[in-house]
Amino acid sequence: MDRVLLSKCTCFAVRRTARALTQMYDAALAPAGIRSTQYAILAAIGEKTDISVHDLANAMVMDRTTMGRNLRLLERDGLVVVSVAGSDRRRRDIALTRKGKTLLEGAYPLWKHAHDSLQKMHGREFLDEFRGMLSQVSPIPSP
Amino acid sequence: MDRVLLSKCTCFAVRRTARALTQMYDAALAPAGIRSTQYAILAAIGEKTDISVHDLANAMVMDRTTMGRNLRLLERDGLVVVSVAGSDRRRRDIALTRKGKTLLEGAYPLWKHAHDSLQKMHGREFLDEFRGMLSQVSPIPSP
DNA sequence: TCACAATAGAAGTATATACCCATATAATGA
DNA sequence: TCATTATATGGGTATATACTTCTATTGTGA
Repeated sequence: MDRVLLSKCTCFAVRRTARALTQMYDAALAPAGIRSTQYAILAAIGEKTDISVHDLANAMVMDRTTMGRNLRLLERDGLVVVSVAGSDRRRRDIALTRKGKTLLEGAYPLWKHAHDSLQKMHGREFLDEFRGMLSQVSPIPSP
Repeated sequence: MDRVLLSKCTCFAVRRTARALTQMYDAALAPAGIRSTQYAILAAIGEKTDISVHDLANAMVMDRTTMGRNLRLLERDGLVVVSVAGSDRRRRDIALTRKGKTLLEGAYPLWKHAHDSLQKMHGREFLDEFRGMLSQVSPIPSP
């Protein structure tokens, strides 16, 4: 059983690092009242408004049902609006509310602070290469 | 607001990749009836038996309460035993049961298959360097 | 046109995660 | 010794995640 070595498991290493970075970014974003995932979803919607749940989930490599549940929390807090798409009534158009835009802009400096802290620890080049490798392992499917 | 660029967020990239790899490894481990996190915990206990919840959580860079809850599921399924430590009655000694050992050994080939698939996609050197970078970002605290 | 397949999303269920607070036990210092 | 402090763990609560199953809607081919 000595072959079962956790140190060789890429899945474990990525999950472990996700926990560590999530705690760091969640703490940084706490004053804005949102967490890492919510910041990411708001930012994604901000980059491409009136996107569907399906496409948003694909863009973030997230299950559709997970995205639906995450969006419900943001909708509850008045940060996004979910409306039936005119062209296809199965789809929902997701968009930021004014409150959502304001919160995202206010959260940016908090995110930036965490970003800069991480960069101070590891260097910009390291992190650029790191994100490049992460993108290779979990490529974002092109629409 | 154009400064809010998700593509520059290391936290998001790591979380996204964690989702992708978790789905891949969970699917591979499904025949054994366990998931990625459970495999990792069983493997960690296998490497160092009679470890406390606290130390096990530290070794995996996981919150103590999270580890406690994850252990409860493994205990429910009869894969680990949790006993009060003799030396310090606050602590719990965690150990694999025979059933847990057998399951871990049976799950190894499933894990190996996912490991090999990933290696076939990205190459051993790439993944070795990748895990090295992940370890730099989330170092395991030395006991 | 209309039966059937495909797609978008929601609900039920389960695990994973971590915060805060409470409790039990141990360590420590006056 | 004993009050105080520190540590280990558990419970309450909340978000994050994804599978399966279900419903509503759209697309498609005979």
